[in-house]
Amino acid sequence: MSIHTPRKKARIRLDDDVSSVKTRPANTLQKQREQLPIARGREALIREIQENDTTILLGETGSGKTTQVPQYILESGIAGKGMIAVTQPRRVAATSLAARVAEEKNVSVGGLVGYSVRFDEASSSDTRIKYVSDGMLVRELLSDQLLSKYSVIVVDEAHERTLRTDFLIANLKTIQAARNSAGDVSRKGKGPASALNPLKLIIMSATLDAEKFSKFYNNARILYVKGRQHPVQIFHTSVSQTDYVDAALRTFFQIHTDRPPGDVLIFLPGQEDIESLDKSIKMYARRLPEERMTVLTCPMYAALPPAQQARIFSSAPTNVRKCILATNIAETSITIPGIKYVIDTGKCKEKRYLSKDTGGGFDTLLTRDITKSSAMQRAGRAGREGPGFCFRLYTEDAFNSMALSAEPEIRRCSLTQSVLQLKCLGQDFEAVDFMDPPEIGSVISALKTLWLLGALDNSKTLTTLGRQMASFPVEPYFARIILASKTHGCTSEVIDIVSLLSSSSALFLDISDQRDTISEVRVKFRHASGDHMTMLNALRSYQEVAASDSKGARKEWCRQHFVNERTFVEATKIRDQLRQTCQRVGIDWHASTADNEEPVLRCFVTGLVQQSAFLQPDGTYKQTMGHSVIKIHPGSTLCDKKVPAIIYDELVYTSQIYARGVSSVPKSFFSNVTPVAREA
DNA sequence: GAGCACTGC
Repeated sequence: MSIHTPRKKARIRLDDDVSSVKTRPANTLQKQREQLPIARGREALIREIQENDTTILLGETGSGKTTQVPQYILESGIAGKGMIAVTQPRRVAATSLAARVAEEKNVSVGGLVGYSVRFDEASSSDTRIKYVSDGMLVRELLSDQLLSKYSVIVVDEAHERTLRTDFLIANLKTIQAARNSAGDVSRKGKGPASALNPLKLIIMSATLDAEKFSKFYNNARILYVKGRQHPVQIFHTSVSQTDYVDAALRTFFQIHTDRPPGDVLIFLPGQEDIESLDKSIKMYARRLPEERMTVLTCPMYAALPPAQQARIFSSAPTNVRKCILATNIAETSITIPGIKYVIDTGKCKEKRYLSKDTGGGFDTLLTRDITKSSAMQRAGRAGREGPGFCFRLYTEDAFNSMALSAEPEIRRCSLTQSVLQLKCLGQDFEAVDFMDPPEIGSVISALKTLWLLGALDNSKTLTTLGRQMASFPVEPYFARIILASKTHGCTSEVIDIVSLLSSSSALFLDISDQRDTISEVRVKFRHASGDHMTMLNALRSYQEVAASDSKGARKEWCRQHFVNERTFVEATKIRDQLRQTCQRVGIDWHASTADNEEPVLRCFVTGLVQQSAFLQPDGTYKQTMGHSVIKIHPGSTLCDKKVPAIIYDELVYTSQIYARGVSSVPKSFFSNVTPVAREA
């Protein structure tokens, strides 16, 4: 069985079968461009885009759609004098695509071809093609409601259905209607209607769900372009497996003993399974006969320190078979070269907000079955460089009963920030025409949070505070904490902590077999009040080292203290951004209360008023707003401590409901925060 | 007694 693609849904095919494309060593970039599957459909594609406002383009991996379509649009003059934006869900994709296309055009990045992502931008007045992260385009939308400098917007990877992509897809439909009907109706308050330039949209997606995008955009045309992918032979198990880690172990050694050389990629749901399988493989590999190929295992997940992540890219010596144990990170975010065999457990972890009316009020992070599109994507990872094999640890029936694709984020994430952003655009979330509407309970809970934070008044109208909150590139509750620091005179400390908390990776590394050493060395940062001030202490120590020592010494200090330097680096960039935003909204970010934690914690209570719990007589903690009994996460400095009241950064249900990022605060801090908090 | 993956002027 080979990977199948739902070809029948496509109305127009843009190329011939990939097998007729000869792969020969290309001596120029132009040759390579011409050999891409999409190149054969260039003229048809240009014609379709010219004739239609919106085009849906289905392109498989390797079709070249993301690099070529923007160039075709530019070369054919479709964009007129305007710019072409291409959105990406990931920052690295945006920057590396811009580099690739600039190279093809023989220009330097930031000229004709540029990019714009958070912390990093390369564009100029010459820029015509701009690769942007989807979050960045959402930010641009907040300051230019018609996105008028773009005449073509390409939404790439639309099938991933990130919250920001869905947000854009909904808004772009309205923007397009407004701009493209400009000749007929004059729009109030926006100047002469004829001044609006029309907007063309291209929605690009992998091969599933195209019909849905088409329906949303008034039955827009669907074009299809085949990918360039080597065949992957897929095997299913004959019976379902109860222990997928054990099944993966046995499958790996079957491959290792029976099949020719080639690296193996195993998809597992999380760090815990990866560590356990890593141990087992190493143990059994030692028992192999001497003359066999040896095994090199490489764990791969986002929380792994960068140095260990880098190991997956170095090629193994001959007679060594590399085995990569990865989470979903290897499904979309990184491409690992040299993979010939994929073992797919069929499992992943998914974060999902469990609303109050279903007994929740917190996030869950649980292992679940993957979707069909995920399974196909995983299998495809074996066919990047040559024919490959995919061993699915589930039956064909199980595959057939999988959901087609993941539920969009809008249906399972907190909507607080998006609701606030839409309020800033003068729109109500419940009134927006989304491709998949959110659950009403989720919208109500976001509105309630915004009201508690003071961003909305009793009539759900945006307040001045709310508008200020939206200007900070952090979660609304963090923004509220920063704004509270103006009153308490500790903006400097608060911004430092919030920067660390909003970094993408955790500051304190957790290496399970070194936990004793780690807690010993970490004692020196420990602050009695809990995790927030402890992080600040660690930051202060790092800053001392960074100020006086070399880069090497800094790295060594981080290694010795088991802290993630990448987090400090990212936090510093976020801090600078937050300082700039403070300046704009009239807050002096220099304000400091030195070592006094009381004002700092008061600010945190203001923003984390919903994220608090009181100690019960039986020694457990119970939410102040909500009815769940929660536990302090074992990684917290306050674990096993009994204090009257705590605030926490997040609540996640895994094996239990754990509060992470916890500080102890006096109960008295909760009075005067909000009317609701007083009741609690 | 222990965290899937992303993003933000």
